[in-house]
Amino acid sequence: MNAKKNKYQFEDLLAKHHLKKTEPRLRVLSMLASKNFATSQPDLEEVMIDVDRGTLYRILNVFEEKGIIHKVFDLNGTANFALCSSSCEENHHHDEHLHFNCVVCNNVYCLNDLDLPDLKLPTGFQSLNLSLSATGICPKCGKKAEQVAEV
Amino acid sequence: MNAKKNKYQFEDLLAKHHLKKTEPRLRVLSMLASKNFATSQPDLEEVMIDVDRGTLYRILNVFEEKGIIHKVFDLNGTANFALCSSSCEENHHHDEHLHFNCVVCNNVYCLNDLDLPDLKLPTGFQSLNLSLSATGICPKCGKKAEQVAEV
DNA sequence: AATACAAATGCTACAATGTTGCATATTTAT
DNA sequence: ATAAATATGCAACATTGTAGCATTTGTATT
Repeated sequence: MNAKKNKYQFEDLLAKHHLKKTEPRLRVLSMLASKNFATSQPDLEEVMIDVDRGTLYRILNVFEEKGIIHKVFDLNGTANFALCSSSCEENHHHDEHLHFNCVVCNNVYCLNDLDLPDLKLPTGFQSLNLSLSATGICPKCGKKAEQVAEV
Repeated sequence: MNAKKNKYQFEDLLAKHHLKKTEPRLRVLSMLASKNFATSQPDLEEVMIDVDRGTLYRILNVFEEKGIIHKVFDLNGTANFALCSSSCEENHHHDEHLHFNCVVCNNVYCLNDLDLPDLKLPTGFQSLNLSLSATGICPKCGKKAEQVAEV
């Protein structure tokens, strides 16, 4: 699990991509690793109030360029970020998994290991990347709804 | 084809949804109908310079609520809008088609009539809507690239 | 361990998009 | 023709995205 990645693994990850080991970067990595859904920059800002917004912005950008994280938009069009599986390479992500957008809490969950269909696109369309996204209700919000209904 | 929808059809569409027939609304509808890709508000603003930004914003919002158009985010996270197929109902869209995002021109094409796979989501996730999105190169940009290569 | 260079941060400022309140104007039902 | 309901235009502000530049920090090298 991502949550198991420890400090040393994050340091290695940075080194591997020739990125300097800095506190803000390590914190971003551990934040992202600690959640099972993608995180927006505003969410990160709330926790890392001592880190500049522009810095955060650039950290997320390099991480994405290097293939360390990937970006996905939530239902509000805000960018959310999640750690990539280790198979992602620079400039060539392999994020062909399902993104599940919860309409209640607005979280975006990355559900991996999915068989994507072999699609036939209309003539002329060259596909580089496919991804499935679903909207619905996540387990957490589904539970809450049940509890309310019981009362 | 959507492009064939004429003025009267748009007026009917507004009436059907109890929306007043106004010039800005009719223009938005005809703009959206005239393209085979989704259109962002900024794009609309360029053409409809005499219409207020806030008005445009609200028009797009009611249209979406009423199920007349649907919203899809492009690779920059900007909202783009396209006419819905007639099967869309208020608060329950049926946009289970492929959205193709061109990495060159950034246009989003709605490619309908696609067989979506029967997905098994992890326990607890309740899906309301599924959509596939692909990134790649659209026919228009593919052509351009060839021409450049020839020279 | 000290230094020197490259890279990252913090600050600032601005651009683009999203959003709302309110007065005025327009549409539509009567 | 008029009134009520609704839409528009204007203005202002919130949020997110983005860039330049001076200063600080990390790291390779001596």
